[in-house]
Amino acid sequence: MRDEFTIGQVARRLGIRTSAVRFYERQGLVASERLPNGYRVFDRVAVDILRFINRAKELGFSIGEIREILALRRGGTEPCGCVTEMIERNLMEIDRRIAELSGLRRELRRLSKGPAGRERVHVICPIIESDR
Amino acid sequence: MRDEFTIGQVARRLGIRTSAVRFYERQGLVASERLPNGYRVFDRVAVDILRFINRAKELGFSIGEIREILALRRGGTEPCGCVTEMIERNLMEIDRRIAELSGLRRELRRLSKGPAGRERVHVICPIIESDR
DNA sequence: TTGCACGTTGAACCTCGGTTTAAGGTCAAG
DNA sequence: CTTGACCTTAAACCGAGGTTCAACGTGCAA
Repeated sequence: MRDEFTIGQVARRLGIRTSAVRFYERQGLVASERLPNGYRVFDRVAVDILRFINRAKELGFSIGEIREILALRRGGTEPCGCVTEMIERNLMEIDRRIAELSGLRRELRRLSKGPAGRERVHVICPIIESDR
Repeated sequence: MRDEFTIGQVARRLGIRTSAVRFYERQGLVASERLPNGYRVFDRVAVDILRFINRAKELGFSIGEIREILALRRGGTEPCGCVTEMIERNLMEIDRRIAELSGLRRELRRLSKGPAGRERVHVICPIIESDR
């Protein structure tokens, strides 16, 4: 197992596009060396970082948050404190969105059961304009 | 109560921006007449349609869906059949998103309780890379 | 040598639902 | 006559996370 990879090898390995890898590099999340011909070379650390980026994205972290975490790590700090804070923030946001969607869901469910009220003054569509 | 309104009057009345009203017009959702000086005039029907757009947006309908509903109505069809179908589609989508968010929530909650597994081989951050 | 897969770049494009900006025309009041 | 509130338009912009494109260089095999 070598520890130098081209961008295509890295991308295939991690199941992402080369364009995404270049994008993460432009965003300052990951770095690469260059071969004499200009091609990027990624070492094991870079591959680990890319894997980490993937996992963090799955968990709903934004590019900005990931950058923060990686910056801490580069500074030698274990990023855990910052990460638990981010997780709490993200959890609150998720709860807010779930609540919003649930409200919407209730409302749509009620509407799809058919117009129940009388005296509706619908102009366009009796379902959507049925009484709140 | 007159039944001719300028764009500013309509917007104030409905609590939206004039730019939104122009946007809906460009999108073919609502129509207006013009005064000799080029100003738009909206009648009661137009105001009803704009009110309808607002309500449908609250319910999560997209511009495209709203356009479809309004097109049916212009064709003389009561849009209810189409609308209940859209509602069912939207409900399924909402359920999918709620499920997704709930999974994420569970995962984040577990992570924020602190790393529980032993033998973790974290490289970047022990929390995010803790065992799935 | 020609073909093919791979690599490079900057810049433009995508979604979505509007908002903002620039550069102007209209109209009543003071 | 000027001020201010209102109206018009086309076109650019927003955020997020990339993707796509055009035009080009590289490296290996038949």
